[in-house]
Amino acid sequence: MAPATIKDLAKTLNLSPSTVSRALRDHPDISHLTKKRVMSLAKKLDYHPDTIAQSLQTKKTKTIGVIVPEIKQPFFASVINGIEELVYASGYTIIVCQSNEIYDREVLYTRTLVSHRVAGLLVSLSQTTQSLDHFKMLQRRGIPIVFFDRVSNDIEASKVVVDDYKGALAAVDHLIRAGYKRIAHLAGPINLSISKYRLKGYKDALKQNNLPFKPELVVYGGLDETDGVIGFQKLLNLAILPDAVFAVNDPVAIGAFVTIKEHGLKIPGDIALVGFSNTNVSSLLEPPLTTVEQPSYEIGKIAAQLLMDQIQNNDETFVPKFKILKTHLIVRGST
Amino acid sequence: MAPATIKDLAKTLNLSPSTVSRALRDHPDISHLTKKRVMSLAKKLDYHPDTIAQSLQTKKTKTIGVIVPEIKQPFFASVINGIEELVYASGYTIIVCQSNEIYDREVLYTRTLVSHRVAGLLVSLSQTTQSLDHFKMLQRRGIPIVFFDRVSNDIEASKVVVDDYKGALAAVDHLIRAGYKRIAHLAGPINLSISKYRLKGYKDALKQNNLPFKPELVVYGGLDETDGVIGFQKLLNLAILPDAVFAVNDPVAIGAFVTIKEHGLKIPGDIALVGFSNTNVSSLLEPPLTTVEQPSYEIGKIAAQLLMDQIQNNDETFVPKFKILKTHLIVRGST
DNA sequence: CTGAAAGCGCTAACAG
DNA sequence: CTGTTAGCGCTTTCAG
Repeated sequence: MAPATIKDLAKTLNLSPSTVSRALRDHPDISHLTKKRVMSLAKKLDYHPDTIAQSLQTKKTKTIGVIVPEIKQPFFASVINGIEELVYASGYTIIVCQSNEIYDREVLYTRTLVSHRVAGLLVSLSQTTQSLDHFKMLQRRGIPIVFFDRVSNDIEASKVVVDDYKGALAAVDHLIRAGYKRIAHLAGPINLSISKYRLKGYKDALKQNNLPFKPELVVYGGLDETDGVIGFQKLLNLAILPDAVFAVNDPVAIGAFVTIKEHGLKIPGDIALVGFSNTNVSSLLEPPLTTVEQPSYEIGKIAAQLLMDQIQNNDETFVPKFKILKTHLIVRGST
Repeated sequence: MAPATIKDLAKTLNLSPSTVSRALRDHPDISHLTKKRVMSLAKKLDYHPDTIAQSLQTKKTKTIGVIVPEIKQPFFASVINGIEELVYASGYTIIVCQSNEIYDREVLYTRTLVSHRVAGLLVSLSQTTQSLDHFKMLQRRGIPIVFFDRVSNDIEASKVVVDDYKGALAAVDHLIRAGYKRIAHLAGPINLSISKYRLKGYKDALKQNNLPFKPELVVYGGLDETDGVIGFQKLLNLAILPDAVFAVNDPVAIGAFVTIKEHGLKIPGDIALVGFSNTNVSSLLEPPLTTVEQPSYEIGKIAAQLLMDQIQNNDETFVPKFKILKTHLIVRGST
C-alpha cells in the first residue's frame, strides 16, 4: 500500500518522470493532452507529491515556524488563527512552538525549526529574552522572520504591533475623565516594547491632564496572572491606596481583579481597573473589565502576509516593514 | 553561509561520508577516536543533520500531527501542552491543525499531514465529523492514530478519554442532593461519545434518585458558547422553568450563564448551573461555576505516550489501548 | 573498523 | 513538446 510516486505514473503512461513532474506542476512546455492524462491518473491513484523529497530538492519547505509565549493565552490563540487562515491558503503549514516565556526554549526551538528548514518564522518574544542572536543567525542564513506584538528594537525585521502607546493613553485618559486621580500602573518587563509604550502612554496621559507622576504608583512585573496578584499586593502596602489601576494586559488585570476582591474592595467603587488585550474572559467578569481591544486575528493575518511576501520575493532590496494597528477602548463596568 | 553537511565533515577529516554518518549516530562499528574527531568538528562547524534528507531516506519523520477542533479552547490548549511536553522530549515536533469543527477541514488536514509523512496522529474529532474513512486510510498506510476526548466507536485505535459518565453522574447527583428537582441538560452532538456518556450520566443520576426523566428538559445542540445561549433560550419557552441546568461543557455553560443573567435570573437562586471541563474562566465568573474538572494536561501526555509507544514498537500484535481518566467535581458558587 | 556505491522521490539543466 | 542525466543530504548494503 505504498503511496504512488511520479515514477509509477510515468511507467504506466509511458512517459518520463520529468514530463510527469512538469505536467503535475502545470508547466507551459507540456501539451494539453499529456497534462490531462497525467492529472487523471494522478487522481485515480490518489497521488500526492512527497513534500519531503520536494523539499530536499528545492531546499525549501512550505512550512513556517511560529513561536509564541503560550498558546493557552487567548490573544495568541487568536493570532495563530489569523496566521493559519492566511498561510494555509497558499498551501503552507505551520509548526507552532511555545517558548513558555523561557529564553532557552526559544533558542532551542529556533534550532529545531532551522533543521526543519522552515521557509520563515513568525515570532512573539518571550518575557525573558535578552539577546536576539539566535534570530540574527537565522536571518544570516536567509530565513525571513517577522515579529509581532512582543517585538524588540535590537533586530532589523518586519514587525506588526498595535499602537500600545495610544491604547494606553486612551485607557488612562478615560480613567482621568471618569474622575480617578490616583492611578497606579502594573507595568510589564521593561525589555519588551509593549511594556515600554504602555508605560509611556500612562505617563503622558497623566501629564496631559496635569496629574503628577508618582513613581511609587508604578509596579514592575511580568505579564501573567500571578504578576497581577503580586503587583497589586505591593500597591496594598502604600500609605494611600490608588483609586484606579491600569494593568499592562488582561492576565495581569485579572490577577489584580481577584486580589482586589479577596481584600473586600469594590470594583470600581474602591478601585477601578483597566486591562489591555480583550481576551474573551474579560467580558464575563463581574463587573466586566474595561480593556483595550487588540485586533489579534488581524495581527496574525498581517504578520503572515508580510512573511509570505518576503518569502516569495527574494528581493535584494528588501526593506523591513513596520505595521502599527489601531486599538479600541472598550468601556465596561470596572471603571 | 550554507549549513555544513556530512560531506563537508568527511572532506576535512579525510573520512568517507558513511563513516561520518555512523560516527554521528554513535554506531558501534566506529572507533572511539574517529567518533571524537567527528563529534568535535561537528560541534565546531555547528553541524545539524538535515531532517529532510534523513526523512527521505528513512521514510520516517520525527513530526507528529495533532488535529483539534480549536486551539483557542483552553481545554485543548492544555492538552496540547501535555502532548508537547512528552513529545519534544523524544526529539519529535508537532504540527497542530485546527478543524474548526468542520468535517471537510479535518479531511483536508489528514491529507496534508500524510504528505508531510508524519510519524503518527493525535486526534480529537470535530463536531460535524460523520465518516472516519479519512483516518482509516491512514491506518492502512501504517500511520498510527490515537484519539482523545472526542472519540468514536467506529474506528479501532487507542483512545484516551475521561470518565464522562461518572463525571456527569457526580455533577447531577450533586445537584439533586443540593435540593434541585427540575434539572435540565444542555446536551452535545449525539454522534460524539462525550455527549452520549454525559447524557447517560445525567439520566442515570435522575433514575438513581427516583426523579423522573423528562424529555422536554433535554436540549440538544453543539459544544460552543452560542449553543449554550440558544439552548437556554429554548428552555425559557417551557411552561415551568428548570431549577438547575447541567451543561455538556463549560463553553455551553457560559453561554447559558450569560443568557440566564440577561433575563434577570439569579444563579443559583433561580437557576443553578454546572459545567464540564474546568477551563480557567469558570472560576472567575460571578458566581464561580461548579464544574467537572478534566485532567487535560494528563490527557495530552498519555495520548502522546500511547502514540510514541505505537510508533516505536512496530509490533505486529498491536492491541489498541483504551484509557479512561478520572474526573473531579469542583463545587463552587453556581450551585 | 572504514569506504564505495546505490538510492529515497523529486526537480532542473541540457539535449533533442 | 519530451527524455536523459545528475544530484539534493543522508543512510545502508556490501566489500574490503
